[in-house]
Order: sequence, then structure tokens, then C-alpha cells
Amino acid sequence: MQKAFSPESFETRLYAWWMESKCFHAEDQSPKPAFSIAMPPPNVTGALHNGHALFVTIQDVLVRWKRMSGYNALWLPGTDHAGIATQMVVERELAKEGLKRQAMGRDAFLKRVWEWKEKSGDMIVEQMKKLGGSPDWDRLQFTMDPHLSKAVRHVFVTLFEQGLIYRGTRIINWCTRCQTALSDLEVKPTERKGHFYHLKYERTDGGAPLVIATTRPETLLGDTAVAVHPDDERYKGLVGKKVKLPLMNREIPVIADSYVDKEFGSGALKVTPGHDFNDYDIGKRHNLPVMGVFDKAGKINAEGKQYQGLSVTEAREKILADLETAELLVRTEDHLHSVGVCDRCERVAEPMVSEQWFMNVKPMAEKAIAAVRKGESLTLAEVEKRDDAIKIMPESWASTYYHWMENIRDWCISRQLWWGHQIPAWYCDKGHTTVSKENVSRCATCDSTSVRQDDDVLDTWFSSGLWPFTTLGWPEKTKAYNTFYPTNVMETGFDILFFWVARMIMLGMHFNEGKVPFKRVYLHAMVRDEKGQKMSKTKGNVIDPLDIIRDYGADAFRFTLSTMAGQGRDVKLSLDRIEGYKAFCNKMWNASRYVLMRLGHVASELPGDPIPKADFKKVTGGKPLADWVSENRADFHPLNKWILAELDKTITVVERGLEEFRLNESSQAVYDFVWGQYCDWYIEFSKELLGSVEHSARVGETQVCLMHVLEQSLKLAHPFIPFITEEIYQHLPERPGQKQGTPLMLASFPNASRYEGGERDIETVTVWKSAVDTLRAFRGENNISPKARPKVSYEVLNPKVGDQFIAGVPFIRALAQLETLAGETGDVDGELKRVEKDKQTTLADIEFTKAKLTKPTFIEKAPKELIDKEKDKLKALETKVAELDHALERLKKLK
RNA sequence: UGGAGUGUAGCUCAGCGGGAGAGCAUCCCCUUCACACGGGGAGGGUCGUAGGUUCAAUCCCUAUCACUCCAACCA
Repeated sequence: MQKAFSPESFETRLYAWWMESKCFHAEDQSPKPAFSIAMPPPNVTGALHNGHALFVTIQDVLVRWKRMSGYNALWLPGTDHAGIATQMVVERELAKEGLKRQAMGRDAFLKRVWEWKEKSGDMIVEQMKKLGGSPDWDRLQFTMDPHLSKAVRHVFVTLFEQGLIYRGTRIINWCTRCQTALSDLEVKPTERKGHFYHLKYERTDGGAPLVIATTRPETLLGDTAVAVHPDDERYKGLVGKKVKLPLMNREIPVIADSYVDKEFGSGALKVTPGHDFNDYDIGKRHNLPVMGVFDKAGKINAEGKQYQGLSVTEAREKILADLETAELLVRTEDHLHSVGVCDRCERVAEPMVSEQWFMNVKPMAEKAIAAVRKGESLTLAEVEKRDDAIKIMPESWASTYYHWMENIRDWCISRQLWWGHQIPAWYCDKGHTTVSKENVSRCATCDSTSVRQDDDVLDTWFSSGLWPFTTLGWPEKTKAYNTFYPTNVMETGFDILFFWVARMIMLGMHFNEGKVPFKRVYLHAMVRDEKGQKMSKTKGNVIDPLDIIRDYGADAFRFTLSTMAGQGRDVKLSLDRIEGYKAFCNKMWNASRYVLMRLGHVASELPGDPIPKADFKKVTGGKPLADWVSENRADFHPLNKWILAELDKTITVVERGLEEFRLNESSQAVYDFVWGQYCDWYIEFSKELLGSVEHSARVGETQVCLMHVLEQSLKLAHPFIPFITEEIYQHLPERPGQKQGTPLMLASFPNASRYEGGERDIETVTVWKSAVDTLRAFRGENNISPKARPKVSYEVLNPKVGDQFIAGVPFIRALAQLETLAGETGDVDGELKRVEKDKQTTLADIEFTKAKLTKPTFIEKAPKELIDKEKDKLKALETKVAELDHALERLKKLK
């Protein structure tokens, strides 16, 4: 084993070895219970970021743990074609070469995107490997693989036949830059500074003109009504009459609709059904004509008459100027309002009426809501046993989910892009539509052979919405499908709860006889920079995960992410923290190295080290260490019993944390145990145990315990820090029942033993530890040189603790670095001071406790156990004062 | 506008009804033969603010302030 811990020296080698040994492989069929996670497929738009690192870590921890716990564990990897995002990236690349997709043509363009996909997909896979991710790479899939594409068509055609997918002309969000329709989710409301314009609409009956406020004066070109609230006294007589649309020489009616807010603006609203979602609804209620005045490039069309050809912004300027001239612009105010912008390019999205494909999701949403409601009333364990309920964690997300699902609108699924699944609909020259799973060359209605496939592609989330089952071979009921559907855990970011998770639930239940696609959803938080800001290239605060791995190792990075992946809390990534966990890895490395030296299996650096080479076979009679330990534990030395008890406690905490997605608790427990108990105390105590003749009978037993506890710790830590634990494990000496060269990642995860006396064992050693602490504090406070080996005397005052203490004397002496623990004390003054101080605080404690116990309300109302506890405490404190008094007396005499 | 979350030591975070914890940072001592990515010691917090419930509140309730996020149809 190398002296220095250097992750780069083994990470790559071990990963390759795991791959060769097929350690990540999951069986399609197995007698073992199944556990599966469908990996959220990263977009093939480029490199991995910290958000990916977080999900890879969390999912890998869960999968490694389950795999070691005897499950046939499948983590199914893949990548997503990410329609708009990828097309945009490639278009940008092409622009550098002076190329445009329109000029290239569809086929040539797609060829380039595929090339990009190969490159980017490989890169992402490589990066996940660097992190130590253990998905079953043999099953790696891409959303546009032939099989998945076939499933997409199957779903499209089925939903079409069920009447849930239809083509219609409706108002949708349109990005004039990306030149495509967007779903509601792809439009992000953004605060923008704008103006509030008050315009005059003159009445045809010569009455006082109506004043109407708007932020978008250019849309007046498409106004087809003015609306007021039916109860608005100011406009009572006006409903049914007409007003003159400024500049357009058109008359439009005044209508009454309760959507209008009487308090807002002038209480009169211009209605533009062609370019506003609400106006569209109002228009439908009142049978208003829908007038589109922008074209798809965002230019005014022929309906805009004299403004035709102007862009939206140009038209606004011109119209305002013309209104001003016509004295129809009453006033202008500054106004901060939110506008919808394209999620991808941030250009303002234009609501526009257009013919698109839609999915009616309402019926599916109802079932999807019911499944989560059911999950809410069940525990995590109960939900695992069924296939009709979903538990969302952290639970606070459930209400957000309901709200969205209850108000869900039809999903616009067509996109005017080239990269994606082309819609399986064909139109013939007579205008008939044929929807089919197979390519169509003849119209199903009129047999015309002049057919053309719809140019558009499906929203990217259409195919990823099928991910948990299409990746298992669906619609065929494959062995893998039967084994792994429903999957157990969906672990992803809350930012795609609606985009993805909700749609998987709806489509999953719809196409799998009501069976949910996953039983538990764990939504992790965002990875931010150390100040809590979102990492973005423009802010320049992006930390590249590969840089972190290079500087600290994948394990330190993973451990950091695990400890910070507490529920519902953003991960603020700080390099200091990562460095701290690298130190932990280093500690683990060196502790292991020491243990191996002490077992005589690695050349000791101590000249003349008296410790014999550990012969486990002889000590345990050929039994595996774990078995031998549990059979003989009751007779072990208190120190060995104690560390085994601490180990049991740790295993329990680690397992509970993993079960409840509290990875931070689990990783913290591992850290505290390995460093705070095993290294800081047990190893130090063991030096005395192994090094002194007095305990020579305990050497074999202690060597077994050192080994056994180290091995269990490695297993416990493995899911979090797979590389270093595996590397150390491969250096462990031969043990009975243990085949050398088998990977740790396939070893079985520790179980807490059922041994009863653990608490008592812990108590004993706690007495020793606190004695050492006291002596060390005394040295520190009194500036006694670390080199000094003072002689210290002790006196047993409390016989109960006394026996425990006496057994620990040699160990306390060793750890406190004393010459003797029995003789005369060196510095009486200092000790007097310390004991005096201790007495004072103890007296204060007594006062506090007495006050509590003499309070009548406390005696009456507090639970009996607590009162007893307080009484016991008081007694103990009083005894302690008596002891301290005794000690003071003695010290004074010595002086 | 509505909903959710967060506010604890200088920093990053645990704890969440019975007298406040960790890591890092700071200060002091130590190159003791696994580890200076180390060992030992010390200092440091009226647990955002104000009320309330309770024998008892950092923890529960109410209000309030600050930050963050989510959902939104106010032109």
C-alpha cells in the first residue's frame, strides 16, 4: 500500500476493473429481490455539471447500497436528445462555420446533430464514470434509439385513437427566434420594465371616449372587442354599443365579461383574442373573431394594414407616434410587469393562434393526482409494497404538484424543429390525415399516394415521459420489464417536477394498466455556489466537477455532496468543505495502513516492532471473522466490546438514513465513527492492548477486531466513497472464508448485530475517555509540555465507577501520556484550581436542578420518569460534590 | 397575489420540547515511530425579532422582518 493517499493513482484503474468484472450488471431475472432506478437522462447538449454530479452521487449511493444488501439492483442509464436545446447548440456551432440549417436542408442538418450527439453522449458517459457511477452500461439508451422511437409512435397512435391526442388551431406560445411553438412550461415569466399606455377609444354614439390601459399598444391591431365588468356602473349603458378602434378604421363591440377587474386601470379592457391567452378565452365565450396580426417571425402581417412588415417593437413605436398625433394617447406611465420569455433563448414569447398537435391530459392527470394522494397516507415502506401509489419526498412538494395537476391545460406537443421524433402523421393531397405506427405511403382515407409526413417533431418531454418503461423494452412485456417495473425510486431535481415527473406519472399509469412508473420520488435541491447563487456561465461562478475530481478525488466530492444532500435544502458547494472530506479520505487511508502494519501484513515502519503477524485462521479456528466475533464477543476485552458496540450503532444510523433519503445522516455517521471513534480512540487504545505484555492474551482477539471493524467500516462507507474503500479492501490480508480479489462493491452490506450488552460496553469506555479528556485538558491548561510524562495518582471515591476505571488505568495512562497513573501528583496547585472550578459548576448544577424540583408546577405536571430522572441527577451531583470535597481535602494535605 | 422553504459559533451545516453540536476558520502547544490531508488544548452563540401555549421553548402556535424558490390570467 502506498504511503501517501493519492486518488488519481487508483480511481481509473478500479473503475476499469469493475467494468471488466461486470459489477454493474443487473439480471433480467433473478431470485434476488429487484431494485431499480431509471436514471434521469442528461441532455446531449454538452458536458456534465454539478447538478448531474449530485444526482449521480445520490443514485449511485442508493444503488450500491441496495446491490450490497442482496438486491438485483438495476440503475438504467441513458441520454436525452433534448430537442430545442440540442438543436440550438448545433445551430450555434454551424453559425461559426457560416452555415445555416435552412440552407443545408433537413437531412444534412440532422447528420450534423447526430455527430454532435455521439460526441456529447460519450463525454457525458465518461464523466459519470469518473464520478464512480455504477449504472448498468450495457443497457445505455438514448431517447431516439430505434426501439424508443418505435415506442413513441406506439404511444402517439394509441392516444390518437383514444381521442387524447388531436390536432387543432388554438392559441399557443410562439418563440419568434426559435421559430417553434412552446408548451406553457417552456415559457418563463420574467420581470421586465415597460410602460402602461392609456389609450382613447372613441364611441360611435358620440359619448365620452373610453380610456383603456395597455402595456402592448401594438396588439390593438388585432382587437375585436372591448370588455368591461358586467356590474360596472360606469359602463352599464355601454355594453352592446360600439367603439372605434384607433388607427384601424374598424368598429368593435363593447362586451361584458366578469374576467375584467373593475379596479384595474380604467376598468375597460381591450380584447385581442389572437395574441393573449385570456383574451382568447374571452373571445371564445363571446364568439369574437380571432385576428392574428403577427406572423411567425414576429412581423406585422397584412391584417395590420399600414403597419405590415414592421417588427413588433417597430410597430409599437410607430403606433404610439400615430396615436400621439391623433391625440388618442392620454398618458404613459412606467410599469414593471412580467412577460413570458422563451426558456431557451429568453426572447419574449408571443401568444399566437396556430395549428398544432395537443394532448388532452386531464383524464390522466386525475389518476396521477390520486396516486400521489394515496402515497401521502402511506409510509415509505408501505409504498414500496404496492404499485398504485407514489410518495413524493420532501413531502412539501406534493401540494405544488396537486396545484399544477389540478389546473393542467392541454399539452401542446408539436414543435417546429427538426431534431426529435417526427410526428407520425401523414397528410395527403386531398387534405386527409393518416396517423400510423408504420411509415405511410398511401392515404388511409382516399388511397392517394401523394402523402407527406408532418414536418414537425414531438416535444422532447413526450419521449422522456415514457422513460421508465420504454427503456425496459415496453411495449413488449420483456423479462426486464416484468422484473423492474414499477421502478423503486425516481431521483431528480424539483425543477423538472412538471416537465418530466408529472408526465411520467400520467403516461406511465395510462400505459401500464394503472401501475405507477416509480414508487418513490426523491426531489433533490439545486447545487449553488458557496454564496448560494445559481451557478451560471455569465456569472462566472461555475465550478467544473472535473476540476474538483482532479483536485480532491471523486470520493471527496461524492462525500461532500452526500453530506449536503439533506432534504429540501440547497447545496452550497464550498471547496473548503470538499477539502475537509478529502482529509477524511486521507485519514481512512492512513488508519488502514496502520492496521495492516499492526497485523504484520505490511512491512512495518517501526524498527523492531514486536507484534507478531496476525494469524486469523489460528485465532478463529478457520471461521470467518464476523462469525467468530459475534460468537465470542461477550468474552472480549472491554475495548473490543466497546468498538463493536459503536459499530452496531453506526450501522443502524447509516441504514435508517439511506432508507429515508437522508444521506447526510448516513455519511455523517460514517465520518463520526471512522474518525471520531475508530481512529481517535480505538486505534490509540489498541496500541496499548497490542504493545504491552500485560495484555498479550488479547493480541489475537484485538487483531481480529481491528481487522473486522475496518472491513465493516469500508463496506459501510463504500456507497459514498467507492474508490478508496475498494482500493483499501483489495489490500486487506487473507481472512478465513474470504476469497482474495473479490470486489468490495459486491460484498454484503453490514448488519447491526443483535448483541445485547452494547450500551453497557459503551458506558465503560466512556468513563476511560472522559478520564483521558480531563487529564489532557489539565495538561493543556497548565502548559505541561507534551514531552513531559507526569506521574498522577488517583483515588476511587465511587466504587461503582471505580471498577470500570481501574480496568482502564493502563489505557488512560497511555493516552494521557503519563509515566504512571498511581503515584504522586505533580502540580497540586493546578489540580486544586481545577477541582475547585469543577465543584463550583457542580454546585450551580445542583441549584438549577433543585430549583426545578422544588417548583410545585413541575412536580405536578412533568412526567414521572422525568422527575425521577431529575432526582437521580441531583443525587449524582451531590455525590460528586462530596467526592470533590474529599479530593480537595487530600490535595490540601499533600500541599 | 398565493404557496413553500430558509434564518443556530466568523463560514458551511446538524439538532428540533427538558440546561446548544460538528467540520472548516481563529488562538496556544506538539514533526510522539498510521496520518501535519495529523495530534492535543482553548476561545467563540441571549438558536432572525416580538408576542403566545407549556411546569419547561432554539424546537409548538401567532405576528413580523430578511433572503430563496415555486405557482400565477390583472390588461
